[in-house]
Amino acid sequence: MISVLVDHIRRYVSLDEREVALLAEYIEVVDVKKKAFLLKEGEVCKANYFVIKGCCRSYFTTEKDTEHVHLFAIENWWITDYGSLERKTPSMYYIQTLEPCTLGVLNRDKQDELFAAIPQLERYFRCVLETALAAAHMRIKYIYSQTGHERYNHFSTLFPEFVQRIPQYMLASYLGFTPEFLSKIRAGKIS
Amino acid sequence: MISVLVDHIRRYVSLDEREVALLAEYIEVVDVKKKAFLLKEGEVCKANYFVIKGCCRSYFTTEKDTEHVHLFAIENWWITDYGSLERKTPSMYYIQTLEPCTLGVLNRDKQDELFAAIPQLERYFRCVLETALAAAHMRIKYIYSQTGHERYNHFSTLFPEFVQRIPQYMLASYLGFTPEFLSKIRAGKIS
DNA sequence: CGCGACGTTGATTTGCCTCAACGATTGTGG
DNA sequence: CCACAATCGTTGAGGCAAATCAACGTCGCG
Repeated sequence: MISVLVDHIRRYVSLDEREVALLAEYIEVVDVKKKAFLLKEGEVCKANYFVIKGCCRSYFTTEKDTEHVHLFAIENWWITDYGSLERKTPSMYYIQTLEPCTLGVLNRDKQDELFAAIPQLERYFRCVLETALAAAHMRIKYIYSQTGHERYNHFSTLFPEFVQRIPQYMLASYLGFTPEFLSKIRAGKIS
Repeated sequence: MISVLVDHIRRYVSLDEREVALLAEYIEVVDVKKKAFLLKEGEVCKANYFVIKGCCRSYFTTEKDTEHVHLFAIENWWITDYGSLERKTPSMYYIQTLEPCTLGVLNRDKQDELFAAIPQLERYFRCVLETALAAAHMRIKYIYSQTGHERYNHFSTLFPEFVQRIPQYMLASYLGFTPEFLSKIRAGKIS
């Protein structure tokens, strides 16, 4: 299963056989059941998680106990709280599996050693982060320039299979409105 | 002036004298007048810009010709469009100076060579990107969980000097509401 | 000086939320 | 394997935060 991750890394940098073996040694592959928590609010994030199979979400809550979905991660995405991971500060986020998952786990306390052994990984994660940052900026762009209705149309044409895969109330939260409103959009009751 | 950048890099990785000299060779330091464009919509972004002195913004426009401020960069921040820079695709953003600026310019076509010469820079930019990503995620968190009024209070207590430094209509745009609304908040006419 | 950019204020409109009530579906313990 | 609860989605009525539109004051600059 680690080969899925190796393939992903090789999209950005080259790895020889010795390095692949090292990776397999440092990255733990685990199966996790549905609705398990990889991180909870207040904890220090301990690892970066690569989704080999399944789907996760990151979310936070407000005083009023409303959940706000921050981002989703499906196959071939990394998910973590970089702020908490790097500064070892308590996180404001939850990270939770939405399906039974197979994950590649890179523990923070093994990370420096692994990067020293395979220096190309610095570049790989730089590329991963560039992509994630561009995605976050796109997200902000759409929040600022489109109505809820437009964001739903845009998202569901871009990722039709994803809309099937996750509960609607999480999609609504991710897009920045209420489940009731999403329901009305789908029923064609909005403009 | 390049010493400002060297100091910033040394917060994350170490550089010997030879490497500092190399940096000075690869990073061009330029003075740019107020309201100059470093990038325009439709262009491919050619460089990553480090703000040594001054202030820049990145923004985009919608069909209706309304500007939306995406982010600001002041001293010790890098600003670019990573999506456009790395994939060499046309950008959706403008990047513009708001004050007379001194900038460190890392041209994309020199970047690979520089990274090969000073491999620690891969790690440095990984750290810079982690910080930028955490900031973008915080931004999304506040957009989703706070009202406009709350975002203004939060921002102006966190960065009081910054509120003085930039036009109000840009701050309003950055915070996700209209200049009229900001004016009413400041006049105490909102709740 | 005069024009354009910027900020202010008030009246009106609207996108979306809140609340509440009710089907449908899922899942779990007896 | 069924019964019942909990979770999830739908629908409608009413309300509010913030947008839009329009008009006017002010400042800086060519």
